[in-house]
Amino acid sequence: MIDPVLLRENPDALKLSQRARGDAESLVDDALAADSVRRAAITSFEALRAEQNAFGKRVAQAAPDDKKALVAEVQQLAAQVRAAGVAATEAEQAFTAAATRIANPIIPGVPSGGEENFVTLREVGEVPSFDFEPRDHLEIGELLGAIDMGRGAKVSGARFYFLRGIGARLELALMNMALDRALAAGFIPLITPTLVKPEIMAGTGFLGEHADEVYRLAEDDLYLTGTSEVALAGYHADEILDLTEGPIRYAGWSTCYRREAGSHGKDTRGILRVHQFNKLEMFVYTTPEEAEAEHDRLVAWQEAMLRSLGLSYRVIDVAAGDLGSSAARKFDIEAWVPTQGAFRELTSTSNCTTFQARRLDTRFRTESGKTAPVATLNGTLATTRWLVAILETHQRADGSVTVPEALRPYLGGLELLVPGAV
RNA sequence: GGAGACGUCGCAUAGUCAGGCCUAGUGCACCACCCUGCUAAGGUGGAGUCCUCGUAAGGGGACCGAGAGUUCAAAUCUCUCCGUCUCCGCCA
Repeated sequence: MIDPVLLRENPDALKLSQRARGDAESLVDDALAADSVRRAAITSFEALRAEQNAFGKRVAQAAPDDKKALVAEVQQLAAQVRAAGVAATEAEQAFTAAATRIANPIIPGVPSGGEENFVTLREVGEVPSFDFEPRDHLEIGELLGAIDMGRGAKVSGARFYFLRGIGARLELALMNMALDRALAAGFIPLITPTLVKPEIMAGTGFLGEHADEVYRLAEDDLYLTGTSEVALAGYHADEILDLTEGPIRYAGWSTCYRREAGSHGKDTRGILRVHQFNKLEMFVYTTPEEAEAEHDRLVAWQEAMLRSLGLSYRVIDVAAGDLGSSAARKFDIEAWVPTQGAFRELTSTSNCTTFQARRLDTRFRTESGKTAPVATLNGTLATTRWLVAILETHQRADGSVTVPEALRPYLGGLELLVPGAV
């Protein structure tokens, strides 16, 4: 939800953002109109209600003989109050509907345009080269007995898989390494529910343009989350947080579920694009003033992970049109996948400023003692998908894979993954 | 799954049976000031959230788990839902 004060006082700023995103500027004018209708409706309801309240006191104090006449007199007023109340509620809903259609205003500097208009901020690490024909992650995974797509399909269908043996261990090692780093940085670990209520799903913005990406359990009116961000954002819904000690940082560990509707035929091989995976997600509640600096910190933690794993990557500033409605800025880190000859997204970190918090009603107390919406940020610290880049980058001619040093402590010191081993 | 009890301003509670004197009382905690040289001291006052009118001072409205209803009037009556607790049943 956008800031209604910003809407009223600086609608042009919102229009500028809408243009950069490729969204309709007219939505801003619609919301402005709905806002003035809403406020007029509230004012007239309140005036009538005040009148009725005053009358009610007279009725209460009146002599029994006079009550009948007085009650008869207010009946018409009561009907007016009722009608005005309905009108106010409707105007309120109309405004919310109009305001909800406007996306979070982008942060100045975010590139305009669509998906292809991203800006590369930096490329880090040397793109790996091989003196043999590199195998793709699935081929390696099968040689190692680590990834089993066939049985995944047998049990659950396309885009499902088993991680077996060293594959299962590798994922746990990666998650634990990420968790240790998060702990060192002061994050509170949180294992989150993966089924959430509709209002939480809606509050985090995933029922908007991504609605068809989400699994829904109609029988129970619950949604399977595609990221623990949903539960982490909902965690402090309707609360007033104490941010005087600094940002509140959570590391959420959960399985993630995605329908991948509309991506048929895309990335069908291996575990690059799957219906279910695990993820360690960073989620931060902080003040609006601190949000941009925190965003940079989240990227720094992500980059440190990727560097430790010996991956080659680039950091991109995602273009406005590709942001999603809640994010005011998003940095993606894409790792080099040798057999694709391309950078593929491994992490994503969004600064949602106060947009998400306003919908979920999460606030903090400012120095003046007033309450104000917090800023929320989120970013990936590790996911199953990273195995793709790790396996491919560190493979050797014989099909074995060198374990990055930083990961070895989490695999009992194992240095090399060898085909045929269990 | 069945039966019952409960959900009140940060915490703890009163108020609900008999709707209007509840702009929700009290205790603790909190903030300011006063008093007092000390370890659960006393006094006075203040204090919630959201919306709205107003340049401001200052008004008005809403909120007693959520929603709907009855009524001139709902914390209080009715219904639905959610949550918590107790007992029974079932259970990987």
